[in-house]
Amino acid sequence: MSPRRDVRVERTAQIIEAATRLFAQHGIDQTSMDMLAKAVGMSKGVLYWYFESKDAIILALLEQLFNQPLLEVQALLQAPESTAHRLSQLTTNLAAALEELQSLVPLAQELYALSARNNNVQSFLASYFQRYRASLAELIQQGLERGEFSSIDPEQVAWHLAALYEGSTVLWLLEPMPQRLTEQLQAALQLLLKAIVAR
Amino acid sequence: MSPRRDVRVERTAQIIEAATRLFAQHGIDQTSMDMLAKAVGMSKGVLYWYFESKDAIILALLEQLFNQPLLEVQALLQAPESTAHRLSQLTTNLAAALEELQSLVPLAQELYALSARNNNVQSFLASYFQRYRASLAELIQQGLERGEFSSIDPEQVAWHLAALYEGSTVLWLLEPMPQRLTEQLQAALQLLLKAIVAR
Amino acid sequence: MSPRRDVRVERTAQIIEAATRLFAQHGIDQTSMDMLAKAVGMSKGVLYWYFESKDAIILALLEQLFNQPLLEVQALLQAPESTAHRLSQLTTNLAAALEELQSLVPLAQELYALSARNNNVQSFLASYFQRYRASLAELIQQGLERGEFSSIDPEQVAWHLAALYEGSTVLWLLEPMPQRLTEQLQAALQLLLKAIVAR
Amino acid sequence: MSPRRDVRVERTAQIIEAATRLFAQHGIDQTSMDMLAKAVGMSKGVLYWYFESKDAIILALLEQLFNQPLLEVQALLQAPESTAHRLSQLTTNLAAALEELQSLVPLAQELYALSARNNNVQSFLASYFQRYRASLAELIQQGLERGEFSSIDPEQVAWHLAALYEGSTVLWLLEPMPQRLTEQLQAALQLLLKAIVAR
DNA sequence: CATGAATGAGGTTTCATTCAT
DNA sequence: GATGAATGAAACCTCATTCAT
Repeated sequence: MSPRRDVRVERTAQIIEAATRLFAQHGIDQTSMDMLAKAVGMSKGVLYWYFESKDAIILALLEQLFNQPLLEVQALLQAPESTAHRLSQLTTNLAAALEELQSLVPLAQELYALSARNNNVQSFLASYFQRYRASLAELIQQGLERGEFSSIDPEQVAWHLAALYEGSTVLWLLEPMPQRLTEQLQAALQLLLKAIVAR
Repeated sequence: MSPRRDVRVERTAQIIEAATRLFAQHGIDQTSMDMLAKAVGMSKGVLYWYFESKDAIILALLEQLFNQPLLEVQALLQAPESTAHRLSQLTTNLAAALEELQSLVPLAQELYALSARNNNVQSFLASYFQRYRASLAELIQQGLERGEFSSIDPEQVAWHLAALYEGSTVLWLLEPMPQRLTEQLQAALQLLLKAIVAR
Repeated sequence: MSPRRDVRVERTAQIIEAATRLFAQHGIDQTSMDMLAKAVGMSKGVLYWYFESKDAIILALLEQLFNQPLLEVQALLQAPESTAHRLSQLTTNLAAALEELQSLVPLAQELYALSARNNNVQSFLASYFQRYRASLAELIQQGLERGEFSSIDPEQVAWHLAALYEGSTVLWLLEPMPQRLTEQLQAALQLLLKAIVAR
Repeated sequence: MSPRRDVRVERTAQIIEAATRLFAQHGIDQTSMDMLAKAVGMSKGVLYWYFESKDAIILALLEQLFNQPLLEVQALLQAPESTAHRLSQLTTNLAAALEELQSLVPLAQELYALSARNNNVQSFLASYFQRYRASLAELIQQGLERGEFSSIDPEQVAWHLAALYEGSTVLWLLEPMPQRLTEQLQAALQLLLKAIVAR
């Protein structure tokens, strides 16, 4: 209601945005609050006005970072195209996102590693992956119901897809193959479809 | 027989072993050289007698850690069983290893993240994955030559498998599903085999 | 008037002052940042708030330390007395300064030694000595123009004087001769003057 | 008598030689016993077999380093040439030595600085300079007795010369003027001679 | 005589966080 | 609301010296 609230929202966003950039570039531990303050053009004290701690910033960033892919799958659930086509679209989108946001991949890996020691991170990510797989399963389920796919376990295939996507991110991080990612991922998807489409 | 046993090999192993344990438990950055020294039961200086820096320890650990899975695939190349069977065996072994060495998974993730900022780590891991995929491709190629598989690109399938394996460790790290990992992975493999076996 | 006095200038001065004292007493390398912090009565972190590194402190100290003698010669350039008299005054001042600031002599020597390995120190000192000799040369030149001195090369005599001054600090450091320094230096100057005054 | 003695002498010399080189290049404090051991191709323990401590090495080096110039002046005392000529020779030799042993200059400065905190170094250097000045004074005295110089205090002139020499070393360290040192020093000497030669 | 493994105090520097202004 | 000065623990690493072999 008060204009103050706008300032808060804006500032918070600025901080998260800068943190994402710096964490991705230098690593979380190697990014100091000083660096972050300088990057957002505010004083160090301000960071603590908007966030309780560095951990709180990490958590906020986490939520923002992992929101997008989830929304994307969920949007596809409403799309009219065939399931196979929608899965293909999802794959293309993933490849495009990886290529565009290359620098975020190590940040994601770091957050995965962090999850082993930080309960907040752990439960956020666990919940994220559950929802992601659930949405994928729903998509597969649609394919089953429409007769596109035959006798398979949607949850199992969803797990398979999710693993494939996560794994390809790792491979991509360690062996960036310019332009070949889409190709590779699409080939993988086709193989999977070949196994599940109703004959 | 020699009056002074070669203490070098022994100490190096002790240090790597302790480092692996501590890094996995607390994270690499959160494990100080002091902690490590205490864990090995020696003075801090000794770490620097055997390793040039913390980085050198990380690197040595890296090599040891990633040696095992590589050897395993390469061993399977010589095994007499059918290719499908050998792939299944590989999958079972992976699941078993993940369950046994749970605590090493976050360490691996952290190393992946580190690769973005540490050239030594990056090139080691890049080389590792290349060799791993190459061995997998060779295995698939054997399947093709023996007529077990039909018209597929071995390198592509190898990439698919590698991605699947990497992705499943991530999913496993974030959602440990007691006892269900083998099941899930085997199901995924069967799906893949269904798509590639010669009819 | 302003509610928060500019503490920056004050702190910087305190730190330099303490550093000068401790470096002179214990040597630069033997003075730890801990000792320095304790001497300034602040935490160690504060040193790094005001200076980037120990090197930066050394450099700031260097500038302050060598500023004084330079100003002194330059002031003499404006003085009305005869050149011989002004050189005598300079000599007396030098002797007095040496006796008063005895403890700074080893610090100066250490900085000279440091110049061989530290480019910042090297270029500062090189520039200092150039300016010092140039000012001395200007003074001699005045003597020439006023007919006090006869056919000599001002730059050469300036170099001679500078060497004499530097050398006498070394001799003084190693054989402190209470009260005899002024005498000795004046005698040396008179010898020099005897050689250059117009007959 | 025993051949062992030769080994000792040889080893000691090797160590001092390497220490001189390393101390000159990296500074005394920045040269570790490890570096020294590596440079002489011996184990670290050997250094402690031949020298009690790092300080003892510094002291032995000091004696060797400052022996040469002293011998040189003393040799000149016996030479048949005119005193003026012999002083000129001394000056030329100094310039040549400085140019040849450039790297030893910072080491000398560091030892001067060290003298303020190390009594052994202090008394060695004090004694050295006393003997050096005494020899110079004897040379001047010869000039007086032979009627070359007129009514001057030999000790005072010796101090003047010693200061000039030391000072020129400092100026040379900070502003290396290729090829011009001899010139500059000879000019300075001529000025001095002009003031003291009997007319 | 000689080695090289071991010690452990101490070096410089970083950094999340607090708080007076 | 906002600043930036201040803290102090802890990080990695070095090094003179000792001593069992």
